Amino acid sequence: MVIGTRFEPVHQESTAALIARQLREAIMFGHLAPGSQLSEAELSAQFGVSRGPLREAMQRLVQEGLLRSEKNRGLFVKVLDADDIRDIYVARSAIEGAAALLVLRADDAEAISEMRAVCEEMNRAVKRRDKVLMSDSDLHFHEILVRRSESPRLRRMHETLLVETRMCMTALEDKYRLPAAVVKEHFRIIDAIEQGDEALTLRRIEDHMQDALTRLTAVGS
Amino acid sequence: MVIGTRFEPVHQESTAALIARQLREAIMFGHLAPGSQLSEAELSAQFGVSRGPLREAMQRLVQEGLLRSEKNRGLFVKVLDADDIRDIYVARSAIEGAAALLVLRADDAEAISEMRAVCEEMNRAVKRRDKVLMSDSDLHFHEILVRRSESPRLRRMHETLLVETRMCMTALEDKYRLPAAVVKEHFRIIDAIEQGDEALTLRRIEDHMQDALTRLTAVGS
DNA sequence: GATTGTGGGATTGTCAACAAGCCTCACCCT
DNA sequence: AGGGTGAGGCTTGTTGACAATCCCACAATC
Repeated sequence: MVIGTRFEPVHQESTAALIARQLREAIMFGHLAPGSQLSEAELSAQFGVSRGPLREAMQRLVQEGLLRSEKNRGLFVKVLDADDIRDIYVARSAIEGAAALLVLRADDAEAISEMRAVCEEMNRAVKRRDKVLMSDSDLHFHEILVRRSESPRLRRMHETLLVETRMCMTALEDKYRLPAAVVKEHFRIIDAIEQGDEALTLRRIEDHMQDALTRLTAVGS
Repeated sequence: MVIGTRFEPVHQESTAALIARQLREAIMFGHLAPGSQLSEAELSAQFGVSRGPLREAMQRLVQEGLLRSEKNRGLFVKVLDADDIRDIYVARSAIEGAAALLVLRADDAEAISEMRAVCEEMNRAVKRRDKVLMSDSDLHFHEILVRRSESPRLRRMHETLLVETRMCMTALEDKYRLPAAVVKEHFRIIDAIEQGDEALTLRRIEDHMQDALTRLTAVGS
């Protein structure tokens, strides 16, 4: 049999992966509050599975650093203190800086335009004062940047960092606001990539992260 | 009660964490060959536990990217192809570059001297032609560099990358050799950090990674 | 009255058995 | 001969029950 299209192998997701993903979302949006204990009995009942698969899923999140395990006591949602928030942005700088350089060196016009498109979307959100769409497209921009680097490892590491970033934003509720200037910073990062200026790209990403961090910690105090 | 020393909370490791660590080592040194399937029954017998805790440990390694899960088929040790090896070094450049900048900015003389000490150790290994000690202290240098950045997230992400790096080295057995020039490159990275030259530091780390990559892929072909 | 034992209740940790799915290979039909 | 097919065996997936541990409240003691 000769066919034109390639078939991807059927990567059916394991139950643990499925539950882990749902737990991750719940943590991300604060449905599972930071510091709170995860009751195996309760959660397994909610998901309609027994404790076995649930525990497997939770081990994934422990490895990811989203849960903290205390033996014979239970699993707790990680609480992010000021040091953690700083560290998240340090790590994001590292990952996103490297990703940007990869995009830059690949000279991928399509990637550039996709990133611009997301920025335009965020621009519309700003004009409409749609705070939810704003933060969504903010994170989306960073996700696309890393995805376009075509590096599976950068991508995977960044995924967790974005979850933690969202955790911060959720924890601070609407005590902080995303200024319109962020969009401009995104555009300037794209410009730097397009110009092929590596040092400038790195500097702008680092500055962007520093700004975000200042915004978050200023509110927290 | 007032005491002078602070007590760290007792972080007793969970069984899953313990088994995961042992599995990680087994993978690292090729005792579990890349591509091979992990039999739950066999492994649980070896570790003297039932399949429950073992499965939890394996989920951690799946999340870490060291194992590949195929539903209803089993778990397999990830095989690293050429793309993976390239990606490992891309990710390591990102992490170690960022770590080096943190050390640089902290202006931590103690960190510098610890890194130099590890290099001296590697130098001795080179002189003694001790190949095992050479690769050990090679990886040790990079580990210390990241540890000294004081960033838990960089540290955690780097840990997995070093396991994968060791996997590569193990897979290629002694078909490749670690040239003495590597030590010199390490020293030059430290020098750049000490001088406080960020651009130079990044360039030297990236070059060092590129060299290592070339060494590995040249052998593989 | 503060501190130290002690029991109840609840939660996690572990296990062994059961259910479900995949691979192999012999068998049969065309 | 070649390919479908189905039974058997083995592996993973899931479950419910049991054991171990911890927390909390209460009582006993100095």
